[in-house]
Amino acid sequence: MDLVRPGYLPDPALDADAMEAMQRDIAADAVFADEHDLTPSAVAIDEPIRETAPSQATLDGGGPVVVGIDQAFREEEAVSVAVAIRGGRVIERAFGRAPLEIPYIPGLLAFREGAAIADALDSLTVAPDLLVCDGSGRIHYREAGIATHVGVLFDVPSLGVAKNLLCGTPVEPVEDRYMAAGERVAIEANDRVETCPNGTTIGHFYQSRQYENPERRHVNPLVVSPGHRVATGTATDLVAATCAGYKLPEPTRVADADVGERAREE
DNA sequence: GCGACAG
DNA sequence: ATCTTGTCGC
Repeated sequence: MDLVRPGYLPDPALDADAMEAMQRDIAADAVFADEHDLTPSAVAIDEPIRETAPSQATLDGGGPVVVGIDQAFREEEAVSVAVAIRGGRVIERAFGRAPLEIPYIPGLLAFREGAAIADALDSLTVAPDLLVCDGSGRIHYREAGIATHVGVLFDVPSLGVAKNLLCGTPVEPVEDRYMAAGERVAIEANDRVETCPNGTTIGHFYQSRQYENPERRHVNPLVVSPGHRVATGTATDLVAATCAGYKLPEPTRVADADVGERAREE
């Protein structure tokens, strides 16, 4: 697919100030509202995907293409995989790679892993209708997490699914309170989000899976946030639709497994 | 100086 | 993210 904003290619050689300046520009270009033709039912995946190898199904029709993206790391490079899914089946898989030049710095994740993602998406032939990224989107100090960065870079609808909260505050404490499967709690901007007023809804905690007995064992909720061209509530609706019994939505779960074994070989 | 901290 | 086996719970 094509880079719509080449100037936003994440360059690890930039200094921190330039990276932050770019993120402010990206946030200004990002659209945190629905600008797509997706519906939860059109992207729904109800069976766990077992066959991760791309297979051209006989009748996968012309439904929307959801692409799951994830990274893994080796000594000196980041490996990325983009798994394209349509009708609950993998139709294409693209790999990418990039040298690891900077350490992980909270808030600047895209400059460490973004080049590998761009490399993977560059070789993807199908046109994605939605990118599901590993990490945050609008839940970010400058509202420009990796999901937003990648979405704006290619001008494609995107959202982020993270396992931990980077910044922002849930409207009601999620700790120690039992969240049943399907529940969501809005996350609002706080002082650590410097580009929008406190209280702005920037994402959700979403409980994709939960155990019966809250006393002994519990699953942590996912942290979902819009990346680009998707509204907050819609982002969570779409993630909910692509979950098939596991904690992670199928696109990221499959990408996770794929990139793991790819990084381990050669 | 102290806390906060996606992957 | 990554280094790693068994183990507790449903």
